[in-house]
Amino acid sequence: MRIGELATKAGVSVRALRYYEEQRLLWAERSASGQRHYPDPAVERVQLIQMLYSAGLSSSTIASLLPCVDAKESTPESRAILAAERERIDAQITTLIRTRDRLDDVIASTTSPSNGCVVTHA
Amino acid sequence: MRIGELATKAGVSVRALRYYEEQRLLWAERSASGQRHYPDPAVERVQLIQMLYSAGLSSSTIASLLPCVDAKESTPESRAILAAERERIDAQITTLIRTRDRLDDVIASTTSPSNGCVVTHA
DNA sequence: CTCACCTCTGACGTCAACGTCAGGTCCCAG
DNA sequence: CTGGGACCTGACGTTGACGTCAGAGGTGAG
Repeated sequence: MRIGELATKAGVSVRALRYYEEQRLLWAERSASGQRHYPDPAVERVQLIQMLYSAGLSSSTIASLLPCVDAKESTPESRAILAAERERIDAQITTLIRTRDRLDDVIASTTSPSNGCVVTHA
Repeated sequence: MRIGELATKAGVSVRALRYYEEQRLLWAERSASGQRHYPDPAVERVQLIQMLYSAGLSSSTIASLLPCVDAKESTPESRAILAAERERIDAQITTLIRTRDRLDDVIASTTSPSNGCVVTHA
């Protein structure tokens, strides 16, 4: 498929796909005229990339982890990065849960202006 | 306390505190010479601000929520924002858990180069 | 063949939360 | 009273993941 179709299917922009290629996260066959052509599995790959980006990983970190996904092979360095990122995400989950609970406290303790209070839920 | 002490106690930079003030998230008394002086509870306030920033809230969103924390009073708009951000964080936790699990899969399926495989855990 | 739409390669723009530097003022221990 | 640190206000720099625009060429249904 061409870049526009991949962008639609994966839910990202065409620009983003070119950026991923620039960051060596994604490659494409080129037609004689230079147009990119992707295989079907590229959709899942892009979604994985997006997933990792949204978890706060940088391009270079993702680039160093994708070989583990592609070849199911790891070096000591890539294993260290994998473990470290996993822990980072775990810690992030923990603080997010705390933040959510804090917001819940605020929601619970908050009342409308000039409201009598103690309205347990609505 | 002065700005340097607050920065140390709250674990942020002096520049960040001035930025928070610029964003109307924080205020300070001023001495005759113009130096900022903060009360003790400012430490917790800054930590709350940091917590919200790290959960992905923007300055303006935080600014619109802090009155709920300060006055325990909410308008329909602020209640809507509170609820929306809570849901956003909740969704973010969900996808982070999925990402973490995905990384765990990669870690589990990954082997050292030229390793025999099937080592269930170590 | 044609025309609307897609794609190409640069290359500059954006945005938020600060970092950093300059030039000047303030505070206080010695 | 003095020196070195802390503080002040601008104001420009940074970073990453794209957005956007320009100018040129490719693609395919009718």
